[in-house]
Amino acid sequence: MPELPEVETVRRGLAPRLAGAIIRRLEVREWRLRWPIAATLPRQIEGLRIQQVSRRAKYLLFDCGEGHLILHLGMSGSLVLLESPQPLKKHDHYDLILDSGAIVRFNDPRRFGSLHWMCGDVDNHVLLRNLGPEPLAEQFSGKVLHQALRGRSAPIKSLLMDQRIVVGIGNIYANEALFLAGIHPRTAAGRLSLARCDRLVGAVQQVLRLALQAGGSTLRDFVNSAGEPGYFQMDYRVYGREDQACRHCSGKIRVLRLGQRGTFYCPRCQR
DNA sequence: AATCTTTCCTGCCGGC
DNA sequence: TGCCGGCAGGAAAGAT
Repeated sequence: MPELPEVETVRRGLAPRLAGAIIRRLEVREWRLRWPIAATLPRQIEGLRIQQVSRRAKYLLFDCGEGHLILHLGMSGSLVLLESPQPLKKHDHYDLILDSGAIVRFNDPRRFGSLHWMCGDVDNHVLLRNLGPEPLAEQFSGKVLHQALRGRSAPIKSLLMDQRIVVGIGNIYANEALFLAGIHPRTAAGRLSLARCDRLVGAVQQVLRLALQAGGSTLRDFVNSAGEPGYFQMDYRVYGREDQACRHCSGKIRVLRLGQRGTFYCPRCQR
């Protein structure tokens, strides 16, 4: 469930406490995440100082000077900051223990999360190198999107979720943004006019900003770095609202399957 | 039993 | 024919 707003919410929770902190120890209990954690990692980062906590796409980056820790929450991962040791729960896979005694604890039932180390320019990491623009950055515009979609015949919704086109957008916000922009999710991406791309970029930014203000929305089990759930459920216009009335035209919200993902839309408002 | 979250990988397809 | 990129579908693990 973590899309950009959720990951950014976690980052904002962690950053003030982690910036300047020294890593005392990395304690790994389950090495088999999406990719195995490098066996050398604990020794590699011991004693390093975290200079800042940033985010690229849905990845969290802990800048340790000589290198970066790259964390991903996968589908079901969460990071919680503990002031002191707490009893372990199921799926607590690793602890990053700081000199202060505080602990960053990673829990991930489905183990699709990951933990990597990258020396030097972190943007060159194989996981980051092919990522598209940040959706809330100034460089992202209708023009940029329009250009990226040129000649593409895949449904716009699939490409909106393609991290090489633009990062941070998962299933929920793709559905919501397309509704706001009045675009049918199955529209061939390359057929969108520049004007519609402009509108779509505006919708994406609006949806993400709203979710950020909400402190990261939640499908069901998102928790921020304090272990609290999303402050309130986002007020979805279409996501999860199959057969309910469209808030704009009162028509029935429909659902279809696009790339194995639930795709919700209003046939009357989205063309 | 089907469904949910993300992303990488495989295999098929059409175009050149 | 062979190569390439685009695209769809599958897989990973577990809770509900």
